[in-house]
Amino acid sequence: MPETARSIARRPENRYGNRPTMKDVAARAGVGLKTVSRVVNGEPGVTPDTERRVQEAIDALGFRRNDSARVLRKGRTASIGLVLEDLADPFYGPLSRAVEEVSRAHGSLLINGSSAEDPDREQELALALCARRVDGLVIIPAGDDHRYLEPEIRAGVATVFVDRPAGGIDADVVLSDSFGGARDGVAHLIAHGHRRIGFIGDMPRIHTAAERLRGYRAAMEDAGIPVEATWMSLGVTDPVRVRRAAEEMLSGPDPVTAVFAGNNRVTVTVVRVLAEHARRVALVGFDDFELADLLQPGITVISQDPARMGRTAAERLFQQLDGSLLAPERIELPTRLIARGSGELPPED
Amino acid sequence: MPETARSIARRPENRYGNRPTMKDVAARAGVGLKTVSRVVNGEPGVTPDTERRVQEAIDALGFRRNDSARVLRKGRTASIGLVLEDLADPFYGPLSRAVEEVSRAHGSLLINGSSAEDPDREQELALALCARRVDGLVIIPAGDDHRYLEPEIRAGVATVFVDRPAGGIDADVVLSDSFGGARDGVAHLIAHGHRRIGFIGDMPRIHTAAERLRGYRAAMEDAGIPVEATWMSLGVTDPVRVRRAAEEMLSGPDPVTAVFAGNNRVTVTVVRVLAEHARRVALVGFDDFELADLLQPGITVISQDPARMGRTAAERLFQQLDGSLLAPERIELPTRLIARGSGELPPED
DNA sequence: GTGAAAGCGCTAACAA
DNA sequence: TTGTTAGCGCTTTCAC
Repeated sequence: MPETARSIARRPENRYGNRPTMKDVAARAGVGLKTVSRVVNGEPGVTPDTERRVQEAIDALGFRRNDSARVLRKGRTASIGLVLEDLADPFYGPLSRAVEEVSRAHGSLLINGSSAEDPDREQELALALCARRVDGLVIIPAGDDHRYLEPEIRAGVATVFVDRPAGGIDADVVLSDSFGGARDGVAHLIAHGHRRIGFIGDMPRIHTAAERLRGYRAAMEDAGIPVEATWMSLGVTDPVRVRRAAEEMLSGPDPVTAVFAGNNRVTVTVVRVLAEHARRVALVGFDDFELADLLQPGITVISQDPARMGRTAAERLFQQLDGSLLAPERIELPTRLIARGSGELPPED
Repeated sequence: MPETARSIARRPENRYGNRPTMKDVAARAGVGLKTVSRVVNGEPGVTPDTERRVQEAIDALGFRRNDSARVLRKGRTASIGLVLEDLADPFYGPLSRAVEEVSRAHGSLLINGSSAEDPDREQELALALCARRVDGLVIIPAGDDHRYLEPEIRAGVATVFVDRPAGGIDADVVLSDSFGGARDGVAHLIAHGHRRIGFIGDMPRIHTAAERLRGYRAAMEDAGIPVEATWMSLGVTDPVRVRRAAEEMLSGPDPVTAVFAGNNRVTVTVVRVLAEHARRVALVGFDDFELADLLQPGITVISQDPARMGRTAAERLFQQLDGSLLAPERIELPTRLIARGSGELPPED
């Protein structure tokens, strides 16, 4: 079919910027299309002289291979997706960075997005990434039903969950020992003489929140301490909500003498509330955070290793892509109690 | 062995992602290819009955549109790239998140990567994103020569720089008033009686570091204070280097009585050093950080607004893509001094 | 060593 | 309302 001015003008690339293609390079270098492809991809079977001519044409035209087209042909996109809760949360910075480093080491790009703790948005994002044909997906789940991913996994999308397990499907998951960590933290408070201990955590539908609450209950039960309903508060980690929860526990007829904070967002807000408070209240927080050691007192935490979680998950993902993995596995990373002062304060009534 | 989505994916015929296409859906539904396309894209001109049949075939086959192919045809990828220094740095969390939100509002996905402050890696990453045909690029530059982007920009890739200007090309840039902020911060220390003031900053080739140093010098000059060479230390923000720099300034025959820290990485390390130090030393840091108000004393900072920077840059990017922008512009956002105690300490010899 | 032709999965243009 | 055809820019195959 003859090229008309109209057909040329209608071409999409002429609306958004006209880039040279291999065909253009080939025409300019006076060689065939495939020869250009060989040069661009460093394939053998091109004489140095031809190669030089092609390279000159590439430079002159400012050609850059269109990886979208390449992907379409090759099947693999050399990119993976990361769905997390909030890029701005300091917990996810090191985690993303670790995923990125592993991805880079495998020649992949990382596409990522935040679910904002909204299950619908998580699904929308994950499926958009699948439509882009990412090779794999690392997901920090917001929702608890991931059956929507079943066709994708069946179609070959490698998938690893981090921090919280998948719901409704059998998939790899890398998580911290939330139950054990919380139990240890609360036991630590009990060992320092506390009996009236509060727990402030994230929404109960979030796995880590539920597990940490379970750890709290277990520690209390182990010590034979009956738990009052008013000592537990689960909900969004929004400062306003957490502040109110903390203030309620600290006031009233039978106030708590210690608080266990379910994650770093909660801890930070509780630290603020306690700073305004006359009575000294002990505090242990799940997850470490910068400067925790420099506060007065230093904040005792159950530390987890987000970078290691990210690295482990990403490595597992690429193992899946290598085809070297069989059954989905649950990998639980240990936590560590770091005593800094706030968790060792005695009860004060 | 039970059949799981994973085991199905591992079957030879599925190894390379054997996914159903529109053609498969069309065959199953007994309609033409274009009709499937219409249904998938919600285009009009399909009877409810046909639509239902197509939808059934889609669900039965687990079809998901291949956006790579779509992109190839349409020209726009509906994705933008973000090249930053380190995803794990708390300064970039809110910035990335803001870029992501704007991107999402425009129906785009965000692909991002860290340059690790390495100019070669920045270039490699930016060009890889161009090869993926991202529609636009938000770059926090590590290098100071961006002429490598010239062919890309000419080819229509929208580009906005953040935090530091581009080198060698004329491009939009969104930055904080580093010079003015640093000058204000140092003037604040001078106003509180300090004369021997140290400056610890990032590598001098980084624009913000150079500007902040310039602000420091300007404030000192305005006050008629000659600056000693030993009061200034520029280099990597690695804690070891910063710690040594701080310790040197604080010891010696003529130690500084105040320190201006060039960014949040530096500030945090200086806070640690000062905490171990007997003598009270005043401190002002560029860039705010979480819990700065809860330290003893609270840390006085020059605060900038990373989320606003990200938002501004991303909005500008999409304006470029709308074709509604003319000349590249330099947008400088104001900084704000937040006094919290550390910057108001009097000199102590 | 080199290149022509087919086709990856989709959308645009046009025909029926 | 629906279907057919021709590409998007690249890689694969196979012939020269």
